[in-house]
Amino acid sequence: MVALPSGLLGSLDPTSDRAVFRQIADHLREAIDKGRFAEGAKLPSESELVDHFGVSRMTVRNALSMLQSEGLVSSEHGKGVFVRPRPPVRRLASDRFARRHREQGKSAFTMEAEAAGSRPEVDNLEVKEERPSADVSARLGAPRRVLARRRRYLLDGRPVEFATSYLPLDLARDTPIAQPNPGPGGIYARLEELGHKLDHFEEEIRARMPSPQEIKTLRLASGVPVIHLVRTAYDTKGRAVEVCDTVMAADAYVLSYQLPAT
Amino acid sequence: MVALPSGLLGSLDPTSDRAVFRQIADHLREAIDKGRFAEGAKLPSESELVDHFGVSRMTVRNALSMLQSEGLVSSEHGKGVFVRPRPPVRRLASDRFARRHREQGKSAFTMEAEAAGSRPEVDNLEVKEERPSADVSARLGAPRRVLARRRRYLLDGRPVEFATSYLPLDLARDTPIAQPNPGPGGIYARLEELGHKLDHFEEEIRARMPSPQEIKTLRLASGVPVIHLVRTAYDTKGRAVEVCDTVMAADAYVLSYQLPAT
DNA sequence: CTTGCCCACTCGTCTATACGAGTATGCCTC
DNA sequence: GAGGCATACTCGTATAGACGAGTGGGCAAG
Repeated sequence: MVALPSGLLGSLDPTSDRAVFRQIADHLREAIDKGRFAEGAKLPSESELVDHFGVSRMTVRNALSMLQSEGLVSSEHGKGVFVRPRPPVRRLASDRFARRHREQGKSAFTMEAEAAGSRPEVDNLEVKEERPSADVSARLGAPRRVLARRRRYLLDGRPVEFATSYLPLDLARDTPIAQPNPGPGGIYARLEELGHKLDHFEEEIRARMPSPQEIKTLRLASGVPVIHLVRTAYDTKGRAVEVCDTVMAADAYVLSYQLPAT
Repeated sequence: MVALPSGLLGSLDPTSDRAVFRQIADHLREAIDKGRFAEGAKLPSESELVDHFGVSRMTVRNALSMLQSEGLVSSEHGKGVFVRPRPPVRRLASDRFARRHREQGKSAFTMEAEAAGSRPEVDNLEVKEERPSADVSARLGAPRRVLARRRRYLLDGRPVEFATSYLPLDLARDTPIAQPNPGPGGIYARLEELGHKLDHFEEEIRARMPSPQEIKTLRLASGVPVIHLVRTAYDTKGRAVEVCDTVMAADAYVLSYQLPAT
């Protein structure tokens, strides 16, 4: 075991009343912020840190778990602890539902991803009828049953979001919307063909920590929150024709909106 | 020490290959989800859990720290571990910058909070000139110096967001905008009086875990992400006249937007 | 040269123990 | 009754040790 280069990490201040594991986390955090550990670089191993700071292993692990829950580092069993690389983000523009984007053969997600140089995938197709949850029911005007379309989106093999669209069953039954692949332009194009000309969308955004199920589905590293977006689509008659419930890996997205000043 | 009511929490499955602390976390999570512990209720103490599950204290603490980083519970030194109450959320409507909301004496934040029955406070006023960061500089068209207005917003004594507005100095110097209190309608009303009629705003939204500094300023419980919102205001000539950088406690906000379908 | 095994190193899990520090309660003193 | 103190509980911090499991490299056998 070779000692760490001195100066790479500072040393503890025994007079400080800040807990030792917090001091260690501070030193590591500072070193990362200052670029002394690059993105993707391996931190000193736990036992190296034990030697360097002269503390027990649990104390080091405590410090590392702080950084992990901050989303700064992630550990890999058998390999080490690494500075978490910031993945490329997908920008959702405020005009992403403009009608002109629907006049293409491919889905908006696929088109946009390819334009950005990524390899898009859509999987986990599930289309079924079900009873709406209280929230969905309220948004859609209390239909007895809804069509639910679930899918998961991946970029370069990495899952970045999963979404469920809910449509009133009376509106979607026996239409291409109830097919696994609704065709070019997606369900919004089909809705308009069915006479539901779209007027506007409402989006509600929350951020929170993922549930264990969401961690699994999106393969989230610890310390990565999710963005929870619920979109309601209204037709020109003012009827809510679709609710789309989306959970996104927060480190993969920047949402962008335009607001009028009037 | 009285034993826990049986049935409140299950027991471990020794044949499972799921780690013990994960099983304990699962049991507690399930009990919380099912409402067996109400919001704000105290969980069994660490030593009660040690007795109940027959494991060491560190294992119990490990389980509890999982729940904490999920944002489900929060611990209070000397008191216990409690189910995190969901605080009332502040909804930001998509028309919140409509001109008609500016024609009042009070700030938008104050008005809206009082309407919702909360007690609003604004503090930490700091107004100073500084050199813009690279990001702010790019958004504002590379001004040499900017006016920065920092403030923190509280609801019922709880900090919920802090924000910094940046304005090109040539535009804001020696105007009411450079005063600690810019007057009724806020800086947007002043900008319009100065001939910068506002046209639209652009908002960029990210979610991430807070830095230690942000945890302190917003008094965040662990397991609460922040929403990072950067708004750029444009006048009718297409000039960016303000950048507002806002960090919000994610558990206190729902953002709401309208998108046109055209 | 290739294959396969072993070993060293990594993090993951768990135990047992100790002391410190914050909180609440009840009792005792004044 | 009011104030203060002792105490028993809470979680926070830290140590030392043990074993398990994933990873990768080097060495030995074929």
